[in-house]
Amino acid sequence: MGITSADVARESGVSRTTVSYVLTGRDGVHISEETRRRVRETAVRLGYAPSAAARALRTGRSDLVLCILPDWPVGPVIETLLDELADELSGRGLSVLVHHGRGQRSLTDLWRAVTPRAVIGFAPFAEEDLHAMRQAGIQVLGTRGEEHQPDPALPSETQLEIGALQVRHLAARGRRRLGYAWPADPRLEVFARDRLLGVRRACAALGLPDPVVLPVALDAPAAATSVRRWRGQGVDAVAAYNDDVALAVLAGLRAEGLSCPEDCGVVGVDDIPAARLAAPPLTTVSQSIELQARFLAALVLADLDGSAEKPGHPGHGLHLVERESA
Amino acid sequence: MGITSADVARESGVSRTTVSYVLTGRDGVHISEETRRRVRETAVRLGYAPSAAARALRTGRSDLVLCILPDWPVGPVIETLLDELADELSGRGLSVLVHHGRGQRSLTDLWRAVTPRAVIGFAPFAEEDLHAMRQAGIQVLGTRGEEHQPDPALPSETQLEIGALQVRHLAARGRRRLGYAWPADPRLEVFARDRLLGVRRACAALGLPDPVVLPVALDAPAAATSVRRWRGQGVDAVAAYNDDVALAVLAGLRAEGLSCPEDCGVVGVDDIPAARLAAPPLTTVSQSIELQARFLAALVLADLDGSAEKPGHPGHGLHLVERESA
DNA sequence: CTGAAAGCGCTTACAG
DNA sequence: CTGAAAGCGCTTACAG
Repeated sequence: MGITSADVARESGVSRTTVSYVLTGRDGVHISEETRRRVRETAVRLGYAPSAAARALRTGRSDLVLCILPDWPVGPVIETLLDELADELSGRGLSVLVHHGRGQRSLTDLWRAVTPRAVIGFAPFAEEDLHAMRQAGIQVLGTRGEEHQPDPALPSETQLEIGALQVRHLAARGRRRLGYAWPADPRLEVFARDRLLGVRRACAALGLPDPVVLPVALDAPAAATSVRRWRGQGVDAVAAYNDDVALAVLAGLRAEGLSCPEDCGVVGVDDIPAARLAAPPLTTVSQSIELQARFLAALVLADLDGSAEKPGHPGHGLHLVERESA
Repeated sequence: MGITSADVARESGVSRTTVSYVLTGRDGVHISEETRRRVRETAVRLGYAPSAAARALRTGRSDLVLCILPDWPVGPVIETLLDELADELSGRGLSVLVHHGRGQRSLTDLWRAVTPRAVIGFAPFAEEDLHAMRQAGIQVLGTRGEEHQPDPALPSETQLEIGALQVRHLAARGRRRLGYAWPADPRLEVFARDRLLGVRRACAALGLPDPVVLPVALDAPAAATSVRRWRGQGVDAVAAYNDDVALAVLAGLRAEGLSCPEDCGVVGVDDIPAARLAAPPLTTVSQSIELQARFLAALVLADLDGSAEKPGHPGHGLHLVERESA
């Protein structure tokens, strides 16, 4: 490499110990302001940056937060979440690193390679990975900030609530017979399952018939086929897995010569940029990403500071953006 | 941590040297097949994973490839590129880690923390960062695979070609007076500048008047304003910075009661999922991401293998997806 | 207030 | 064919 702490020590006329104390900002040891200043100045002048590998080896810790993304297309919402999270944490000297879950390399190799302070999983971990990371003193968090691995069989409260919000809005607009637009991409099933369950439960709670579930591929002809089948069963509104799928339903409606919202209402999820630009503008469920990001960041920082009380969960942060499609 | 190479050595009845030789697969040293088998078996049984920090400290290298994203919303195209890249490289034991460029933490801290094998920048680096990384033996690549830092003042050939493709298509369809839909997000200016330059040059080459450049925000009313001004100047087709902006132009056209493509043609860039679902389906310029990803991966691997000849540049990999909007 | 020394876990010449 | 030993650069009790 280049400059080491020994270089800085020699140039400043002090020991490496002193350099380390000054640069890591340990207040316990008393070092004259004059010495501190000199060491810092020398470090800057030489362009010294401590070797993270050495520091990690010594302390068993780094200043990195590792986010593990799943194997599916995450979309703009997660992207924004990651950006916000990076913002929140960078103020405290932590860097966010993202791993796109593809690739055969095992998770173990990855976290051992990075020695992160915390790992945030956007999909469930294998039980053994989870155990090994905890063992190594790494803080492991789920997307929703759960400290403990949720039972993967248990539905996510947030996903349930998303589906419920779609149904409640549609029902309040007088829609009675609902369709559910299921994503064609099989990797999205994990989330789709929970959202659909939320839709089902809300329908039951409101006395509506069970929704007609149909897969919808992301092109107009395929969507038109689903639309025809829905119409055949008297469906007057569709809750879609997300905005992309909702846009496809809109295109299918158009292809069939049907008008939205008159003939059929449509609600999406995510509020992507294209949603407000659709014809008609798409009504959709939006998640408050800032809220989510701040909560995740607070959780990481609370652990960093060793503070006992964890920040409270901020709630789902969901709200319905009402436009013209429903 | 947990298990170290010393544990594996003791359990296998050999020295740490032997463990290291077996596990890193050095063929130079002759070790009996029997011993190799025993060491490997023990390692697996104990769940041994070498400490990357120690290895990095010792060798000055890791198995990580660091991708530095810029401060702007990257969108689905870059996301796909990263996924593909991760796929290509994971076969060779390299992991791709992505850093979203926000945050005040300096790039120096980051690459020293990760000790990556290679760094791929999706936006230009500062001259001093570039120098320091090279100094540390890190391979530094640009998005287009340039080994050498391109002059930031020089326009990107690919971006120029994107703009040119848009114009050539529009001109071939008989459009004469072009508008350019400039993105409202200032962070996108770096790319927008080059794409616009490509549009300008192509217009000049084809004997068309210079395009009318107008900023377009991502909502219908704002876009409608721009559309009105374009129409006032006789514009009969618009080349948009990307698909999101093109979708906004489409919405603006609708709001003004104009029809597309009859009254005004529109061409986007990226071919996002929403493009084919738009009304009318959006004609757009698509980049061959697989090509790009494979090239980048090949470059990294060539360096890894110390092979002298670099893989040839695969070309822009651009093509026009013709739908109904132009 | 400051320095000498140990040790984090690994790889790799160098001896046997 | 295998082992003892050095050293990567840092932090941190422990002496002075």
